[in-house]
Amino acid sequence: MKSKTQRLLAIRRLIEKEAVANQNELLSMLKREGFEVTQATLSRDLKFLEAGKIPDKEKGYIYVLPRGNQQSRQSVTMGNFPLNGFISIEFARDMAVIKTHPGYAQSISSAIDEMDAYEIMGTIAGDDTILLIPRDDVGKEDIKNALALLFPVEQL
Amino acid sequence: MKSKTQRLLAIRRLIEKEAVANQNELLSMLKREGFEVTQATLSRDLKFLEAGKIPDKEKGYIYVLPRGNQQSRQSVTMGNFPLNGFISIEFARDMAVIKTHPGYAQSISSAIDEMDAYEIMGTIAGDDTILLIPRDDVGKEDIKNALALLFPVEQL
DNA sequence: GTAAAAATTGTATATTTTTGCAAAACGAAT
DNA sequence: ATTCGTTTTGCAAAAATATACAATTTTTAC
Repeated sequence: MKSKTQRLLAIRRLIEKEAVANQNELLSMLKREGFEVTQATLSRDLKFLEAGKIPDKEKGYIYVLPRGNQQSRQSVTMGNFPLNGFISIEFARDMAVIKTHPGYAQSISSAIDEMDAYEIMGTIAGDDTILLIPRDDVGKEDIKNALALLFPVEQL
Repeated sequence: MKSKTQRLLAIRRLIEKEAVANQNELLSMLKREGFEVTQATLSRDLKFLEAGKIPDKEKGYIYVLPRGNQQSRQSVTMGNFPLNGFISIEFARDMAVIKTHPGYAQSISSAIDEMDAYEIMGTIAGDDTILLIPRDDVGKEDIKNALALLFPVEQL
């Protein structure tokens, strides 16, 4: 069985990409990916993710994620995108270490925190280094995808 | 019996101010104000208003209005608030006439349109004058409340 | 290790929301 | 006023969602 974290990530991905109209639909989608759960669990997961259900022209109603939690291309952060000062990112011990130009770590760290990405549990910043702590079971690619909202993809 | 428009406005107001957890709760609130409807009608009203239901720390779930449709204090328009160029607003024939400094009418009119306030059906702008057409049954105060998001209250 | 505490989930059920359908209300046009 | 078309609404049932409870698994503290 896959982990809860993975399931939550899958739910987020599905809600963002496809238009999910209800929990049964989500249930089928997840089953297709190998997640075996019941509707009750989805109800709880959606509450945990703070997903809301809103009217939609095409499908009647669909689930949506709250702003900061969302990976939309037209993100709120688009205004100050791309962030500069970023140098590199590397992974070790299931964590990410981001190097920045001197003095940039604090501000970039704030920006990352503010995206409020589910994958990222938190960050700690010094002067030119940020330690990023991912949630359990979150992979490098997940982190990079999340950060792609803030940095040009080529840099990642 | 009160009109549908009035009911929709009341629903909007209630959803914004109080935290409405479900349709039965809304039903009671409305009854207290003299609206006699069934829960089924509320379901339709909420869909019409594009109100969504999202998780909430305190009450479990609450209804919310979409951005542009909302009268929140921390509105999206806060950034360019207050709009300048505004001179006065007067009402006639159930419509509003807004006077602006020369050349400002178009931009202010756009800003009003973009709020996408339910009360306001639309606007037409010349060079220094805007004609604002409210929906039926919408009163002066309703319009002023809506516009309060864009202009300093003292000016209204 | 083991015991206690906390978290996760399924089952079954309660609650809540949506909707098909028919009736009533409303409007426009004659 | 009568008719025709549209909109609004209630009713009742279906559909969808949330949750109390108990069982199970996981974590924590010793």
